[in-house]
Amino acid sequence: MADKHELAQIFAAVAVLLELKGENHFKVRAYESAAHTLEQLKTDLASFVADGGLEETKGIGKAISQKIAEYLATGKIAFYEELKTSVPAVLFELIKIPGLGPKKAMALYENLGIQSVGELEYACRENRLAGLPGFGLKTQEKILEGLEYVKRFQGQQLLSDVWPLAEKIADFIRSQPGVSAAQVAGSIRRRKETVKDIDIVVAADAGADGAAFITAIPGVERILSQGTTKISLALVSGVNMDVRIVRPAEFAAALHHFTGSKEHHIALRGLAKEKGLKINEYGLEAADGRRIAVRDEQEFYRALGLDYIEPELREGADELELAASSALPLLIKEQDITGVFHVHTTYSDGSATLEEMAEAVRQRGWRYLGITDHSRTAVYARGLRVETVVEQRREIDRLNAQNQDLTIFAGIESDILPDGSLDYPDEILAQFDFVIASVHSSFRQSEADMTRRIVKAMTNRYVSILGHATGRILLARDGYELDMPAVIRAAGETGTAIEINANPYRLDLDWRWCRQAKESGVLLAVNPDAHAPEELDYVRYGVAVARKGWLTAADIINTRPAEQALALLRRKRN
DNA sequence: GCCGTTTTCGGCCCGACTGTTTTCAGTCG
Repeated sequence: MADKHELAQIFAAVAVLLELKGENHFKVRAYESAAHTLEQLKTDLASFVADGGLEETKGIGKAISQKIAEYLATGKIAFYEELKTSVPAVLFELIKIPGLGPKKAMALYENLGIQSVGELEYACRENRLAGLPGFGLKTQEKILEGLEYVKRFQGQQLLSDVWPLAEKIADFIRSQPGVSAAQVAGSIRRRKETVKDIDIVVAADAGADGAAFITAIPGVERILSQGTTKISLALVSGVNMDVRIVRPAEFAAALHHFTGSKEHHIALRGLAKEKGLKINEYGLEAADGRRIAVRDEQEFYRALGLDYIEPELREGADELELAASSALPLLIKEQDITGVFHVHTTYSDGSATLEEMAEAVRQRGWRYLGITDHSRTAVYARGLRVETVVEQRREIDRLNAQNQDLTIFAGIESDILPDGSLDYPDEILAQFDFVIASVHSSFRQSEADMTRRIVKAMTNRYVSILGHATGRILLARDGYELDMPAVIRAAGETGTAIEINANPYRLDLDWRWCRQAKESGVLLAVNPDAHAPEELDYVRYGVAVARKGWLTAADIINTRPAEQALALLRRKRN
């Protein structure tokens, strides 16, 4: 299937292969950048090419254009197929191990004949690496540690597992003598859904003893490396952390530098160079070497002729162009959320009663709550029979009569059955204030069937919101096969909202699709999918996804007053 | 491999740290 994501993966693989072969670094980068460009494409590959997109796109020249054409015509790229056979597959595995790059991986393969990750571990334990040219005992130990790390966590952590921890550590560092600022940077600050490690940037006076406060950080297992400005630590929780220490005057530039992304920096430094400036982690430099002081990131961007770019947007898409023309969106904030939909109770598989969940919502300052227990087909989750639906409705009415400051809406999370029909007949669905429709079974349908199934569900006039669109579980399970552009189009045409499921294991819709949804006229809802009171706080992660997806408060249904939000969820019924 | 209103050749973002070395390559972000 001619697909831009598959082609992007091929180009990314070509980049790795070329790197393994020791090719020119800039050639490697050309393929990396082509992969990145394709990944960000808003249209499908064929129409992009047909509309002359190749000629207009920076970074795609003659050679890569030809390979794209070849891929569209044949579904393959001969150059890649050939390259693959010339590089042993095991090298792909080896370079995923921290501390092992292409050069050392190749050396291990050539000198020790390592054929698998398991063999590498064995070779380390047999002490066979130390003694190879360029290798020593330390390197061997580091590789063993890297192997452990990959085995335990596949090198990735959920944002929700590290973000709160990172903030706590930053708070601790801020309380230390001589420290004037400390902030979480890196992919946590950019709110990537999974992250590899924790980055913290610290501003300390010249006299401050960095080593003292670093070793005092709670939860440090050991120090991995330590220089005067950069310290790498392993935490007891299993995640690694980099701490960078700079002088207060350098803090803003350093914070920017260590927030990334790599792609954003490459683009930004190219722009700086055009303006005769140089960027490094300590600040901005004019051509004559004069340092340009910046007090904060706002000033940093201003010095480059740009509006401030929020960390979530720094992924190397088109954020620089839009910042240059003051066309960046004003991103949604947590405080914009006025109420929540998609909440479970003890009526189905929740752990708290309807009343307890209502109280928890009120405590968070929200004004409305949409209850959506599971529908009857979801027997594993004690889905509601029709009689129970009526009973729950009575309790909701009673609570609403008692409370002035909170409105409860009676909804349902209805299963989308394999043929795309819903779990209750229309006359039952019509009795709910709103309906979330989700797939919970038959995940293995073909892409075409699954797409048809979901699109058909959205044509039902009672379906307000599509729940967790892809069904993925981060670090555990890929989503089902789905033609997401077709689903987004159908959502726009039918007036169905799409959920940003804020459960940190899901974060589904993925932020990468949010912009396209918005541009197709789709409204989104940040839904906690809470099964317990504390899970209402998942909203924080959902807002992070929305921000990362370039969304404003206006794009999100549950930033509105209760009546308006409900009206939007019921607009298909008119 | 890509790019260019100084360029069709010679650049391409930039620096810290480690380990194995006696001046630097490899890795990482």
